[in-house]
Amino acid sequence: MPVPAELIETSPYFSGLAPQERDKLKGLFFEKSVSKSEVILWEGEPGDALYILGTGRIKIFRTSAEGKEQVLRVMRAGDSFNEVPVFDGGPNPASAMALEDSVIYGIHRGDVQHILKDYPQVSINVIRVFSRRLRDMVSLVEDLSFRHVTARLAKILLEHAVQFGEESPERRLTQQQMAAMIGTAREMVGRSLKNLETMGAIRVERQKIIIVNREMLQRLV
Amino acid sequence: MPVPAELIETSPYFSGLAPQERDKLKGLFFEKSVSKSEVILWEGEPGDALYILGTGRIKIFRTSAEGKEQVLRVMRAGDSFNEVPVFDGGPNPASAMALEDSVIYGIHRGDVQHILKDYPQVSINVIRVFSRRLRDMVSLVEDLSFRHVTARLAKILLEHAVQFGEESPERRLTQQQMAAMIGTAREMVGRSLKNLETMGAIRVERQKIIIVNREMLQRLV
DNA sequence: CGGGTAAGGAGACAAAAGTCGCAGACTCCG
DNA sequence: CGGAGTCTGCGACTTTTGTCTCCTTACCCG
Repeated sequence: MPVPAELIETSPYFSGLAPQERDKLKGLFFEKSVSKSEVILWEGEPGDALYILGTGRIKIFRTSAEGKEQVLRVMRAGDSFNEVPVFDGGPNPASAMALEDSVIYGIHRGDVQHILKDYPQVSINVIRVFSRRLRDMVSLVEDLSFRHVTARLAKILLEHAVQFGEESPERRLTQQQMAAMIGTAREMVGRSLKNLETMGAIRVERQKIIIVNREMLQRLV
Repeated sequence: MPVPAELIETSPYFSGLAPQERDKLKGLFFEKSVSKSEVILWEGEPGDALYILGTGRIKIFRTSAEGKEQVLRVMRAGDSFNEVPVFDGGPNPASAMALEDSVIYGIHRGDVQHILKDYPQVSINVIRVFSRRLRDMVSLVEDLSFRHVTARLAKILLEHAVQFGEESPERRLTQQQMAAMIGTAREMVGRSLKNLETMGAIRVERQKIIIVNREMLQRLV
C-alpha cells in the first residue's frame, strides 16, 4: 500500500515542492499498521525512521523510573514524529504508543538525508516544523511550572473539545490518560473534574465531559 | 566592531562552510553590548534578529502572570538564541536578560532568510541545533514532571560544577536564580541545599557551594 | 566607609499534590 | 452470558511545595 496522496500533499514537510517531485518522494515511504496499545518506539533506542500518522491516534511520552508517565503530545492524522533522532543520529527521545488502531507511514534515515540534500526547500520546511515543536514544548514547560492541576486540566479539555466537537468528544480520554498529559496522578484529575463541575464549568456524564461554560474554563487557563 | 572570527568558526550554524563563505557571512552581523540585568528580548514581541552570545552570560526565561519566573536555559559564549521567531515569523517565545555585562552579535531576519537560500548546508546545521534544543526541552519537561525539588537542584549543581570548576564555581548562582531555573520558590532552594548538606553531598560555605560527594548527587538525579 | 539593597536563613503555617485502600460500574472478549 | 480487567469515585492521610514574616549578613555603589 502506498502513502495516501493527500498525506504528502498536506504535509508541511513537502509544501513548496512540485507535484512530480512529491510523486518521487512517495515511493520512499513504507506502510505500517499498529494496533491499539502497541508500542511503536521505545525511548533510548536508536531512531532509524521518521513517521507520519495516516489514521488513528498516537501518544508520545516519557516514562520515569517510578513508572510515572508524561505525555509530550497526542498526534492526529498528518502529524509526524521521531524526527529528532533521524536528523541528529541520537536515540529516540521518547516512546510512542498507539491509542487506537493506527496506520503510519515511515521513511528511513538515509532517504531523509538524501531528500535534504536534493530538496533544500524541505530543510526549510523542517525548520518551520521544529520551530512549532519548540514553541509547543515551551508551552508545556510553562504549564508544568506555572499552572495548577485544575488549570492544566481546563486547558486540555478546551483543546480536546476544539478538536473533537464541543458537545460530545467522540473518543474520550480516560482520567489516567489526562493525568499523564498534565503530569499528575489519576486521583487529582478526578478531583479537579469535580471541582470544575461544582463551579459550573463542565458537566460530567456517563461517558463524556460536556463543556457548559467555555469562558469559565478559558479564564482558568 | 566585527564578529570575532572564532565565534563564526566554532558556531554550529556555519560548520561545513568554506572559509571564504564564512567571511562573507561575518559582515552581516552587528554588535550589541548589554549590561548586567538588561532585558534583551521580551516574550511576545516580534523577533527580528537572531543572536549569538560573544562574551558574558544570558538567561532565557518565561514569566507567569503572578510574576514567577521559569528559566529555560542559561547561555554561555557561542550559544545562540531567538532563532525560533526568526525562522517562523512569530513573536519571541521567551524573554532574555543579561546575567552579566555581555556582548552579543545579531543578524537580521532578512539576512538569515538569504543565507538559508544560498547555503543549504546552513539549513541542515539549523536542524541539528534545533534537534539539540528539543532534546533539552524534553529533558526540562521530564525534570519538572518527574523529579522533586531536591533532585532538580542536584542536577543543576552538577551541571554548574562541570562548567565552572569543581571546587569553586567562580560566578555562582543566587538561590533566587536557581529557584527560577528549577521552577520553584527561593525558600525551597534554601531548604534543599540544607538537605543536601546534612546528607553530606555538598558543603555550603560563605559564597560558594562545594560538591563533597559527586556520586551522591548523581544518584539523586 | 557607610548606607541601601540584595541575598540568605529560619519557623510557622497553608495549600497543593501525591498515596493508599477499597468499592462499584462499566466494557470488552471469549 | 460471564468474568477479568479497566475505569471511576471517594475518603483519609502524608508528603511536598508554597507563602509569609522577620531577621541577619553580605556586598555594591557612591
